[in-house]
Amino acid sequence: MAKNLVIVESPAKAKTIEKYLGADYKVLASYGHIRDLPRSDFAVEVADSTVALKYEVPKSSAKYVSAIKKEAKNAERVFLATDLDREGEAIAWHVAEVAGVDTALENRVVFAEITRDAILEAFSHPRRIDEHLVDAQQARRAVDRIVGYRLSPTLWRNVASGISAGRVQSVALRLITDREDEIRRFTPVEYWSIHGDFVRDPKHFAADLHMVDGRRVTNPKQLDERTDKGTQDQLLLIRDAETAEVLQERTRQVGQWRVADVTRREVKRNPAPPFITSTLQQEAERKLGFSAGRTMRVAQQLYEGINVGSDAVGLITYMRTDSVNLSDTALNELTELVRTDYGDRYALGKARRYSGKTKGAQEAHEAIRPTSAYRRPGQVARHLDRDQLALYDLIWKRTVATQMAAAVFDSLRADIVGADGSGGELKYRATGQVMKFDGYIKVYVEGRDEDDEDTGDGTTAELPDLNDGDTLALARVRGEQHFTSPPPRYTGASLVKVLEAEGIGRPSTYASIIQVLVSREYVRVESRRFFPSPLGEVVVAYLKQHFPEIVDVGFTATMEDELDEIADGDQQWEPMVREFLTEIDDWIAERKPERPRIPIEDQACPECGQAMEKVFSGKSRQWFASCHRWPDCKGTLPHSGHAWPSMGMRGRSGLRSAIASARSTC
DNA sequence: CAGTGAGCGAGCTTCCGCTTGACTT
Repeated sequence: MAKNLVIVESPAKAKTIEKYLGADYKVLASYGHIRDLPRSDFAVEVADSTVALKYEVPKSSAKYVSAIKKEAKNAERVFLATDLDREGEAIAWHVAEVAGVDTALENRVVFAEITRDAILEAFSHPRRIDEHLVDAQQARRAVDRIVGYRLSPTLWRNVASGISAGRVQSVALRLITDREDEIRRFTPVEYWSIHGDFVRDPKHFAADLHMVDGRRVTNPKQLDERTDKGTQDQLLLIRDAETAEVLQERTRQVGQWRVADVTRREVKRNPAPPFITSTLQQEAERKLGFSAGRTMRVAQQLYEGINVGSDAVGLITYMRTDSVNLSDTALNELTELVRTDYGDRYALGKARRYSGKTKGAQEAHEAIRPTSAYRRPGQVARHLDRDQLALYDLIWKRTVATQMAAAVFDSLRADIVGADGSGGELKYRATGQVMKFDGYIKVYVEGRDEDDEDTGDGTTAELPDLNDGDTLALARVRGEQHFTSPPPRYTGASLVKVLEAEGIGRPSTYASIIQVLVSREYVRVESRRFFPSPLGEVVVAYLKQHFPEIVDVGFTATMEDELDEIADGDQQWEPMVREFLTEIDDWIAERKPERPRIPIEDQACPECGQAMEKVFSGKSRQWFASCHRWPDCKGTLPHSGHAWPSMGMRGRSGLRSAIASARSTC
């Protein structure tokens, strides 16, 4: 009988840790949270100065809880080794409560990586449960319950029965409908670029018209970004074919072209950081066409273990993480692998470490990496199915690349200047970049989204050797017509990227957020792009009109600031939650949200001839036209079109003001 | 196919975040 009991969240982790700790320890998994607010009840009970959250053990957790209780009774000591983040601290506390473990004891153990050293080190320094951190989690849980369970019923009354609103899902939906609005409003703008074909025997090379009479040639997007008049006047936008033709003609009239301002530079490019959940989902969608859900399913299989030879072995580290950190063990192994597989030129003298913390990151785990770099994709291929191999290959390459030398490019930039004979000056610019050393690119290059800024670093055109003062001839010149394009609709990958940047949602929820929007029929997915449904657009318009604070993309960040204060012991969770609930209930009482109805200008009621208005039907989930005298007159007509007038914002007090008033009262 | 859709009504719906199976196809 083991003397000590250890609780972790994941069964795969339990197995590994048990191996490291030896025979005196039994390790059980909680399988995530073991208690939660019941679904069927609001369960946030507010008295004068206290807030009670009515937790219960859901059926699905009962068997894990009873196993933990049973073992805890017999154990000499119980260690709570759940994840080191806010949710993990709360799980530890719930386990202690349910299993009757004394929270005054130093029984809380945390580690950020599953390596033997890290775990043994952690067990030599147990601490007490951090009550402030637990309080912060309870506040988070309560705020989410309040938003979801107070706003959703107003939607049932006013839009359609059974639908939902939430701190995360409603902002995600808002991003999608805002983008759709942008696309509808968008009108393409024409512009031209001019390209010269210059001769440097025996080669031809291309250069772009860069400056005309001291004004830099630009495009509509760049022009928009320069809002001040001064710099705008220094820019030249070629708006139409006539202007383009004039510039081509001026180009042809130049007698002699002279090379000036040749700049040669060596450019180094570094590999992308190791995978975290969000970047893995993005890259798997870009390169493999996997949805976020599919990526996570396959990653889970790789994590839990595959029969490689004799025993099941986890091929990757934990897949729900927001940390780019790699353990020292992993770094050493990677360095060694790069040296033996690719040679000294590709190896780093000193490990490359990444620290990029994103908003709200809690960094409870390592980055997603192969558990051993020596399990090369080719060697494990026969044990994996197609999806598993594709994803493992991606993770392996990305990870190995992080410990390889930078790629080196020779970049050359040259201006080619000519006078057109009537006092004007034209300047063409040629840029070329040639890879001198591939470095990490030998193994892996990160994919790109179509909406990424074009940094131009993909240029590979090789230029002849140009030097200041060289004279050149022009072979020909041509104009190219362009039109600006609207921003692209979100994909799962690009949506998750924005959500993560705003601190909205967590690695364990990115895939399910998308699932919620689809299953509520707020959006539909076509060739991986999100299109909002009429229902989705009405829900957002309604929430923007009546609860703008909640669908503000900054709401979560504001909440997180408050939670940090609670975690630091600078604020109490109960007044915060109580004030927030009061504020939401006041909003509902004062603002009296109603079913959306919009006057129609040019339609008359078929029954009585009076004015009509657009009304959204919750049953058919589309707009129809109704007599404005309803219910006195029952005249209706079908109504096509989706346009929704823009809504004024009501101000942005939100949680911040709830918190502010909470502070002033205590 | 033509025509409804909102409201009444009984009672139901709903959040986010942490973990895997137990199902079916």
